[in-house]
Amino acid sequence: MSWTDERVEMLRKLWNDGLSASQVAAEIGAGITRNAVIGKIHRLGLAQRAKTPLAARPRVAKPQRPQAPPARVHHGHAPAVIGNVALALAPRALVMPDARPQEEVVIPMSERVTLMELRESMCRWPIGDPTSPEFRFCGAKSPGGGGPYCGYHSQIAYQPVQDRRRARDQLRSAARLA
DNA sequence: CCCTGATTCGC
DNA sequence: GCGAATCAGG
Repeated sequence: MSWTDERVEMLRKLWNDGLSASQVAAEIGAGITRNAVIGKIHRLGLAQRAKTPLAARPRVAKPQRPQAPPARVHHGHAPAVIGNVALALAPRALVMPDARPQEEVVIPMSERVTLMELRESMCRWPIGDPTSPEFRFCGAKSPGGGGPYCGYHSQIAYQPVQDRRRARDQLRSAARLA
């Protein structure tokens, strides 16, 4: 493994996009470590990032819980069920005609994680088409090292079927009144 | 304990 | 040039 032109180019791009050294390393893969990335960045004289887009950003308050849960957080994995749960969590937002999936807005792709970036402590909820290079995992911190999902996706994953059905029925009757 | 980038120094 | 080990910090 070495710093091919291709990898250097990737490094420049990702680093300037504001990804951290470990994120860049995971993205490049090929056995490139965080230290390798940092070392290379210094040798290339990129140590001072153009504007530190991610670092300067006000730490994006708790991305786990979107204000309006996405109607379809992902696709290919029982989207109908997820739709129901989202409705149960935030009926108003989703009943509104202009409500639409906010995945890209609420949690930037750069905060999702690839398989290589996935850690033991991270949420394993799949996002996107597993056969696509865009495929990511949620990656949010899962609580207390307990389950495989973050709080938000645990709700989705484990909410009993009855609860989903009840939530859906409540919504329907609410819509009928409106 | 999780993570960040910076630095050193043997290879 | 390379990057593991280490450091200092959040």
